[in-house]
Amino acid sequence: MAKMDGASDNPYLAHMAPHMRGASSNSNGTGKTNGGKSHPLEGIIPRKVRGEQARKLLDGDVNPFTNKPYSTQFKKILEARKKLPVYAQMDEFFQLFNNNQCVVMVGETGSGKTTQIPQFVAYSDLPHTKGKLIACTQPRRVAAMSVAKRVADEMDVQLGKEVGYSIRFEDMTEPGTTFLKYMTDGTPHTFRSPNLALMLAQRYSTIILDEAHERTLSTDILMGLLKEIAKKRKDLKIIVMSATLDALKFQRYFGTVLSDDGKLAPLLKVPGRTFPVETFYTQEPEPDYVEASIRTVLMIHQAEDPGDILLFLTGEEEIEDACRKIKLEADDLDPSTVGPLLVIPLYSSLPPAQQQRIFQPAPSPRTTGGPQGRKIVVSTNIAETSLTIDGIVYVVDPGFSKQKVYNPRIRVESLLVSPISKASAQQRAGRAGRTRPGKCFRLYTEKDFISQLEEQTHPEILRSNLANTVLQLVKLGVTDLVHFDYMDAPAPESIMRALEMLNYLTCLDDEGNLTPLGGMAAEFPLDPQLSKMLIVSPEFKCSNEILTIAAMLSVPNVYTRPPNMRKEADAAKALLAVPDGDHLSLLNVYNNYMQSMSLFQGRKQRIVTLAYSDEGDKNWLWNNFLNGRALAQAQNVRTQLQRTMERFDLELISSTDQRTFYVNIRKALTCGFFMQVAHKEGEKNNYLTVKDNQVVALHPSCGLDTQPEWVLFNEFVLTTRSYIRTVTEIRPEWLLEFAPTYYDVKTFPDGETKRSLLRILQKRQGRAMASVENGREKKRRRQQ
DNA sequence: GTAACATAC
Repeated sequence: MAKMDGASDNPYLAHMAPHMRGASSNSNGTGKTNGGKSHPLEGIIPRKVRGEQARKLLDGDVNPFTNKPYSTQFKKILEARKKLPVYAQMDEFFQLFNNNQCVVMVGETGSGKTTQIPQFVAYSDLPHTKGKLIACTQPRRVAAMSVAKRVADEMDVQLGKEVGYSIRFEDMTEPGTTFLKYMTDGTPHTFRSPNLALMLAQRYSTIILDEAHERTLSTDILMGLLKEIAKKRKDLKIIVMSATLDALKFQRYFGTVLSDDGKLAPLLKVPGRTFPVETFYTQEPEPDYVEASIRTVLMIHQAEDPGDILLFLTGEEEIEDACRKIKLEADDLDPSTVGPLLVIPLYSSLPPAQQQRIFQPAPSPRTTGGPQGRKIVVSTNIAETSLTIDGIVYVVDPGFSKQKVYNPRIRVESLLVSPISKASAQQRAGRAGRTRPGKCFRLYTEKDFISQLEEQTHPEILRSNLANTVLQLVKLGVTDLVHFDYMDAPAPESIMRALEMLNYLTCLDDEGNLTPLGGMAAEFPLDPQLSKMLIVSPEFKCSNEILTIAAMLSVPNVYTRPPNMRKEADAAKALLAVPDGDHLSLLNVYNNYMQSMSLFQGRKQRIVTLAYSDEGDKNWLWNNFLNGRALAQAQNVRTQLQRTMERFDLELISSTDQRTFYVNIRKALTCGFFMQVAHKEGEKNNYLTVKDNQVVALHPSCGLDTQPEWVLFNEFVLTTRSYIRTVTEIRPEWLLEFAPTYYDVKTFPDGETKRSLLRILQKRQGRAMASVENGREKKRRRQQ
């Protein structure tokens, strides 16, 4: 609190009228504090003139945040900022912001809302907040980081001081100094505490939710929580920012914060700054959208003016395949009339260096004065929101994307190629008009666009397994999950399934209350099954190993399988495999990776001239067909999980007994994954999942050398058929021992699974009888 | 006998 100790330390007060400084010293405990309700300055600078104050501060000569004169750079950037559409509406913004607790704001691409609105709030709040923060949430890490950097520059302060960001693994803020914080919308994890409402109101003056139209699971939950808190804490301001015209839904939702009479939250609408895009539709529906895409792209290349093309497809394989075909077809074109073509794939699993290729310029003409070259980017949805490619003039939109769907009946999440929404189609088209007027070719009919496409993509909360979300909410004290104020309520069955699972895992008791174990599980950034196995792992003397396995299951696939080297890759994988289970193989891979790292570190010190990456020994990784980025990530996640374990005093321990080493790990796995178990039925690769009775097969990537009768699995994948992936053999006795409620045989339908369980029970009883007999026998002998 | 749309803690 040193900052507040004297008027001269307060950067704002130093430039303020003397009577205001007087008020400040009052606030330091020497005088009255305005009835003890709000900050004393609240009464001195009324909300309604804070806009004027902000403008004065911006146009002044001294930076009120650092007390230093503004740099020339600041003035230069300020001139550019003043040209942003949002800047012209500053007064309107303050008008709404000062008079309302919640404001909805719609600003399309190029409006400047993400950088400017939080600054408007900062300049207006500065004298009032007394250590309180302004938070601005983003759905993506890169956005949180880059916007924070930009805003720090604009405000003439150092990133990580007055303006900072907070994302997983990286907190670039300075407590006590930072007052504007950009964060990922999963990071409000830091908001989460049993007395969330209190904490939020104490630490934050304003919360700004950006990109709310994307309706990510965490944005939706955060909106529900904020709404609840805002009803109780009138001093907390909320701004919801969206890029679509779907503002009415947000206005209605937040309108009820103030009253229940159907009032709408006020709306600030800021135009975007984009160029017009002309849209074309096909006359007839296209039977094969990939083929049609390729045809369209080549047509554009031959017939349209220079300008790069962006084609949206659904996944890695489809994209690589299309790229190959486009290149082949382009080779057949007449080089004297058609320019060279640069075809670049784009999807998230590409290494960053390869992703950077999208920024390469289009190729130059083959001969001076010859036909111009063109760049074409073939991308997943990643180019719809996350990555912006300048210079795109043509967009080809077949109208599909892969979307997550959740079936609560069989508790399975899967990816399905589905038609996109109108909003998504609009967003895609907009990508053609960022630098100049563009064209968008939709590979479906206008009639289908109007009548078949949904207005908005279904929010993620309706398409997800909610086990983790429900656990988080219960931890926050939300008791009635069905009637929680969701913007779109998930199916009651999804919530029931989540509650049921948490109860079986003993994260919740039979009344739905959080258990001590559940309280701990909620603190891990993991699904509850994984948290549970981590928490119980010390009992099986294998917490070090389970930590590794949990981390490995939380990162992308570490195995690589280049199309032309499949055999070699499979052989390499087999060398590091453990026959009892894929989970154990993952542990083995990680341990070998760590060993190679330490050898490598030693070597690196001697050979300093070679360029090495942080991911480790490129040679070792390549020879073993492993993904260094994924492994490095696993190491990072493992450290984070270990810290959480230590916070709860969960012992970090490994067994030294070779005979029970793997058995204990498998037992701990069973404690978390007993609901993801399959029983072999018949001779072939034919399994039936327990209770849900889904017919599945071991995935071909499975490293088991046999087909055991009982297995647990990490994932259910639905492709050409239903597979279970990442599989480990278990003993049915463990199921009966560690999950007796779930494996209550009475609840099982007749079938092989039940008969097998019954056999175990009989054997067990027999053994119990025998051991009783045995005990009596021993006793007799001792007595003799 | 085979796949990872994106994002996040």
